[in-house]
Amino acid sequence: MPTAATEPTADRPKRRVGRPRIAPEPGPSADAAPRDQLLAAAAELFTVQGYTATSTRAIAARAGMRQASMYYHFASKEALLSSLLEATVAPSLEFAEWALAERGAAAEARLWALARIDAAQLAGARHNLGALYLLPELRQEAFAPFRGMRERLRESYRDLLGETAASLDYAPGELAQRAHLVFGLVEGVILARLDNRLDNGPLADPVSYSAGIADGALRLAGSDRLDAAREQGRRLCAEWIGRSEHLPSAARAGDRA
Amino acid sequence: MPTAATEPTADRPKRRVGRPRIAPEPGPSADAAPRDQLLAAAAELFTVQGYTATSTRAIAARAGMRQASMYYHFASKEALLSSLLEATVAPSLEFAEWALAERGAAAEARLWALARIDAAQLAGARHNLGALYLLPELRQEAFAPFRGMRERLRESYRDLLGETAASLDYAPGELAQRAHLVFGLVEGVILARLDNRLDNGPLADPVSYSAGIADGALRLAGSDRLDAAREQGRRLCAEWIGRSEHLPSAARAGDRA
DNA sequence: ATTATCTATAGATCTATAGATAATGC
DNA sequence: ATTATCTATAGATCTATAGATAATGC
Repeated sequence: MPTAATEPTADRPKRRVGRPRIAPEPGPSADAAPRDQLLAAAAELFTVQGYTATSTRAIAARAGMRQASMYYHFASKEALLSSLLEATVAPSLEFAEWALAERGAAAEARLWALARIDAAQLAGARHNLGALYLLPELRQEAFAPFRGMRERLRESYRDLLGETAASLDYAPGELAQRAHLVFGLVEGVILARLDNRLDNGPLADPVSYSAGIADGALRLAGSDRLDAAREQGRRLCAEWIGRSEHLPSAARAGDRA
Repeated sequence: MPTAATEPTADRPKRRVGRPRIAPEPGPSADAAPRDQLLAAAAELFTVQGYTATSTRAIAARAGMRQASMYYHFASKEALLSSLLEATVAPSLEFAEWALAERGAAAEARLWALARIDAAQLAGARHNLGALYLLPELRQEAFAPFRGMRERLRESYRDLLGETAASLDYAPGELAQRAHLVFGLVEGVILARLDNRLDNGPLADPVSYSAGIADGALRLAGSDRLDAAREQGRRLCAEWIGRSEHLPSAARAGDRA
């Protein structure tokens, strides 16, 4: 059983193993895990200054440690970026896989809900990490897992679209094309954030904004059942958000406002 | 009148004023203006390697000159980027201003045509320069002219959308929101190019791809006159392309395939 | 004389590794 | 003993400026 001397209290924060820092990060994130402090620092700096323009020294400083100490937690600057990017797609991908399996609900409603969840994540996340999707560096092998996840997300859009009533009327090859349009519409959020504010912060009202995107997705699909799909889609979203509140997750970035 | 000795021929290329280059660029672009050689080199390298990751030395080398010589033509690396970016929006903006004034045609047709021209430019340009729109560096003052042009282009979309019959049914504030969706749909092309090919080259068939985008734009608008608008929109595009063939311009990047 | 290049360089970075050190854990 | 930091540094850049130079133009 821990002795009173090693028990952390409000006055005397938990003492950590290892050599102490010279200039610890002040403020509320002071007792977050070092790894998370580095990720938060990198998210901020990569989106504000750009990936290549951000030095490992600057990341470490903002996390309250020296440049070289960063390498105890991440093997390289690339590893840091990988980790951030995968965390942005993961929640949408989880939802997509759940939605694909929910055969009880109409495909239109599930497509609406996927667009709504995915767009809200892009619109409401603290930093516009989606802007990093366009980095040429992502072609490197180190980012293959991230690219794979994104690819699976696009396929989910296509599969849901292929189950809608409207898709029966598509010409050959049109399914893939329309799926691209829907995917592009959702990711257009990334560019909207750039235009909206110089500081690239979250959009004012991510939830209603993303509902507009989801409506647009069904219009692009050619569906004529928008009102019914929206209503059922909202229920699916609520169900998912209720579930994920039990397990702590980044899944609700845009829904936490 | 020029003497025979200074007259350029196929065998003996035109001799230039100034100290000769040590390692001139071989190939067909050898006698392009140095400024254009630098722009072409930068477009290639910025899109393939990234802006910050591309050194002025690499740009100059690809253009066939030494690093320092670049500064005779451009004041800075930023000036080079500015010049490239402005050249990508300029043609779409010219078309938008022409289309806004063509009151004889239906607003739906003009909106279709604008989306079609703009998307084809993004889809068909040799390099995916649109990916550079997300660079954090663009917040700097040097890029204010470019940001202004892009802003005017978005306003043109909104104004055309506001003239459509469907817009009469929009709720207050919905016009701006739908305009954002349409703009986002078109710019989604930039992300589609990333996914489509690792080398980030032009999409396979930019003209028909961009017609699909333009159809999507009218669906997002809520217009029920798609077939008529598409037909008239095509005529507007053809008229504009015919015009611009008289003056050499970058306006038809996606239409030259 | 003008133009368009060249060479050389100042001064300031940057990433990742090696090895030392100051805590806690047992 | 283990953990998480520190200091120091190798080795390789990078942008922009100063001033020299090799062409053509007149």
